Amino acid sequence: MRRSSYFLPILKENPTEAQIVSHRLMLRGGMVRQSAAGIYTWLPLGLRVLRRIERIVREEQDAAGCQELLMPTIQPAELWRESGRYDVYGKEMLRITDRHEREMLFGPTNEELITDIFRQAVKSYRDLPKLLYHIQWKFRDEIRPRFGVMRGREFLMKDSYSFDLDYAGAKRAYNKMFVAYLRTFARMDLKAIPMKAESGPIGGDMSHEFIILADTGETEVFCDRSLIEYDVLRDSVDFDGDLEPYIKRWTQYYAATSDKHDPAAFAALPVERRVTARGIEIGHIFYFGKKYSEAMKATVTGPNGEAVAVEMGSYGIGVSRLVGGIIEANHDDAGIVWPKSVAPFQVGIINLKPGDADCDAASQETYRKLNESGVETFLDDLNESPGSKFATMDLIGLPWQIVIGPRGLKKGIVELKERRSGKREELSTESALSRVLS
RNA sequence: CGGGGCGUAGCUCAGCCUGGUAGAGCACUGCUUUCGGGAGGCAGGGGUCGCGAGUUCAAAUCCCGCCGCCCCGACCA
Repeated sequence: MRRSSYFLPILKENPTEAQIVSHRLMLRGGMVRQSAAGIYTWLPLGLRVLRRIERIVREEQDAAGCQELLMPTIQPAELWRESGRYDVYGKEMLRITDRHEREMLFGPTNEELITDIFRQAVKSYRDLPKLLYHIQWKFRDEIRPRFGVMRGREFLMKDSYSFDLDYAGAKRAYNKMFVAYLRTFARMDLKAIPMKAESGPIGGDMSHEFIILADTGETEVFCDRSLIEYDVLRDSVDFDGDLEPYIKRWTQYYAATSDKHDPAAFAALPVERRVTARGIEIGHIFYFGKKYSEAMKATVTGPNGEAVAVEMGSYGIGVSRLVGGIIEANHDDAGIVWPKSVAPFQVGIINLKPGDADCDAASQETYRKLNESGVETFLDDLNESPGSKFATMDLIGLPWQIVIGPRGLKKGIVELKERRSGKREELSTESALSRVLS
């Protein structure tokens, strides 16, 4: 992509409304624009990141045996009356009346809808288990949206729902999602720590929030340092095999958000292993048993011919929130530092002197070769001052920068800069390309 | 929803207290000199001062109402 034709409205100064770093950088870097409180337009650069995150989430859900479908954003109120949540949900739910005076709502979540789909179609225990997900926009009319896309009213979320005949089955589904989440976040270079979370009226230990540590996090968290020292889960996983070892490994140490914090248990840890920090919740997995299946009569015929309400769980990942969360965890004074797996482009080429025949030719050639090798490349071909172009490239945080200028070309070299380390090397174009491609 | 703050050019803000007919920097347009870490010169364009109603000869400025946005709290992926 050439910058001269790309819709990338960079802001040089910090908008006053943005208080936290990810929000500021997303506005300044031309990723999003606010439309109303907590509601954002995703501009081309931001959308690229959102899509890349979405793709990782999708691949890992698929790998865990979860099947994608797509439910609507607008739901009939009727279903929510069935589950009893229509009145319970309160003002956070955006209610809409259509032209026929039918009560509708913009979905804040999809348990009712998926349960309805499920009960219409699945009648026998032989058809279980089922694990379904979708990635869809949700709306929760938060009293006070803040932190940009991290706490918007409209947000993109992946939510999965499991249906099983019994608790053992539900536990297997829970474990699959637990491990899938470890892998998903690892691919984004995030150190996500599963922490005990509120499990509601069902009780038990089948609720975890996946938290990344960041000073700007909304919640106070407490955990054993061992969890931070762990490597993230990069192994390939057999989701049909025994997942308990993974669960044990990641739940053996103390980790809780302030809601579930047990000061006594925490105090029992050696002082040097106690970590108190701020965290951002990026995922939540939750077993809730028969809460919806009983209320909405989602039953299957069991082995003995009896009607059995199915065991359910739901599993969310805040996809749009992750964009902000990843920035919170990956930035410096100059701007964003994207992990390669979610970067909007892998390489940014800076043509320091557009109009100069040598610079143009070298930039074009490098750009062409990278694109032909399947590397998504951004070429800054604007006729701005060099300093401004360096600053912009640092701001948008592409993993690699290739700086092509007349001074270097005279010596047959370009400059390759790794955004994260800031390390700059002068290399031939060929070596720069092979470094980036390796 | 309680408490606090802000709304003046695309962005950051000054002007408001003490009313006199709108400014700066950056951005933008043209020309030009520059050209390796947010360049310089010259010349331009751009604002019913959030909206409405008042007071006044006169309102960005004072009064009242409304709307929007931000921050703290309670609530939340």
